[in-house]
Amino acid sequence: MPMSTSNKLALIDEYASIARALASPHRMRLLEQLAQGEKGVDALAERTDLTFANCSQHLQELRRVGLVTSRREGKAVIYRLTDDDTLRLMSLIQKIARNNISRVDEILDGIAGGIERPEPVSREVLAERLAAGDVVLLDIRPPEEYATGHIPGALSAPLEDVGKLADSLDPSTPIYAYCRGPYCLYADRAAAELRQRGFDARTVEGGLPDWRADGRPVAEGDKTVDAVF
Amino acid sequence: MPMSTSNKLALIDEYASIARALASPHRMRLLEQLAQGEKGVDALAERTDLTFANCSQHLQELRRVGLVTSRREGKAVIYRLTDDDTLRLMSLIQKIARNNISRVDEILDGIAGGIERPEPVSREVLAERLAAGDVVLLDIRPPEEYATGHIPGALSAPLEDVGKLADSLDPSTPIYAYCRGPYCLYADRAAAELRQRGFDARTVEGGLPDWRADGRPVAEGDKTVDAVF
DNA sequence: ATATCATTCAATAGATTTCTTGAATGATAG
DNA sequence: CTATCATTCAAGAAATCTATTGAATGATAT
Repeated sequence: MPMSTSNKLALIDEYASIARALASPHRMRLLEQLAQGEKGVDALAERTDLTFANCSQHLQELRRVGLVTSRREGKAVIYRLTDDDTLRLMSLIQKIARNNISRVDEILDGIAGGIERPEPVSREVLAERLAAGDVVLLDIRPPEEYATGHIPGALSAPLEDVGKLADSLDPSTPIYAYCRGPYCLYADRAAAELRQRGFDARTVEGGLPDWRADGRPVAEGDKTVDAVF
Repeated sequence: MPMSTSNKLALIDEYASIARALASPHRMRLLEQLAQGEKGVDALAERTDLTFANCSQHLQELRRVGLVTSRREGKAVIYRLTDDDTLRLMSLIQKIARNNISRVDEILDGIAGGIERPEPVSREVLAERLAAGDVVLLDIRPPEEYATGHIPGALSAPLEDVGKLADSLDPSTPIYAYCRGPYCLYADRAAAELRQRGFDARTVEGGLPDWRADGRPVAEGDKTVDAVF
């Protein structure tokens, strides 16, 4: 009973097909959008600047390899990430890119504005510090997304309000910032601005979808920063 | 200070480039070979049926995105996986393929010969059962690879010897089988054969490289099955 | 049934990737 | 220094992937 080489090669073809589905900036952007929550084809087409037909074809490519699934809701077709593994795949690729591709580091350095850029904080550490209460956590996404779901204890701090918010924060308390996930730069940008103002500000590894994927609690509601101070 | 869209798109391009590097069966096979240990270009070209020049170009593509690194040793250039993240990426893709692509299931069912195919055992569970001593662990790779490094307590059981070996095993003791890693089917094949003979045989999730990546101990030497029985 | 809306399908032109070929480079041995 | 070996580079043809267009489908409302 020889090990069938053709079987093995057929399997490897299938594995490669998953990577191929990710190997397009457009499809990466679609996944990034879906990481924030399920969406219809038209919303995705608009947010990624694709035509309907093109967007639909990219989504079908992603569905073909099982990274996303879809369901029909009336006339609309709603797509969503199949499971947390899709998210893990995106996060892992981002991590490898940050570690190994110098161009990525340059881009992130550019965002940091020349200030030292500390490593992101793990979600595990974040959870500990939150429990201990010795850290301020900022959710940098737009208020609508914050209202839909956020890390318990996080303050809503949309990027454009971070500067203003800084005046009311204690410079001796560390600040952690998060946003959507692997492909979102809001948190990097906010942390960079806060560090320039002298705060001890760092980003959190991953974003809200990763936090959720860990099985950690998510809060809802539109509590604003103002309600806290 | 607006969030620069072009920065973000540039980052996503880089992320996609990592996926693109994996999006070729030839490069997947190269990574699979490298998961077993570092190798020179000529050895890789031979094992993957590529011409030197073509193999070299594929390896450079992998190096460009940081999945592999190389060093010169005399006239030869030796390639190896950059770090465990590369391995994790391969394992994750394989897992997604097994869960989501029906064609992959068909291929694996074909290998299992119609017998029920249980889920792989996690490496964590394997470690517990090994410590408890109530399981037999088989290393299905060729003896040379076993000699280079294997899970402590594993018996060397090359695929062609598994049938013979079965006669000397106790049918009441569970059997776990492992081989190289995500893209290797030796263990699947061996477990299928043992199950057909009535054993409680399962594969281990991942292979030796994954075990090593977990930081677990690895033994060397050429202790054979015969030396144990 | 007909009209309308959202999505998908199908075909084709355009862009990118891949493989092959042969020459160029870098290191070693004589 | 020259010859040799392993690898890399460079250019073009072939194969594959992508975006666009317009028609087809499926669900809903009138």
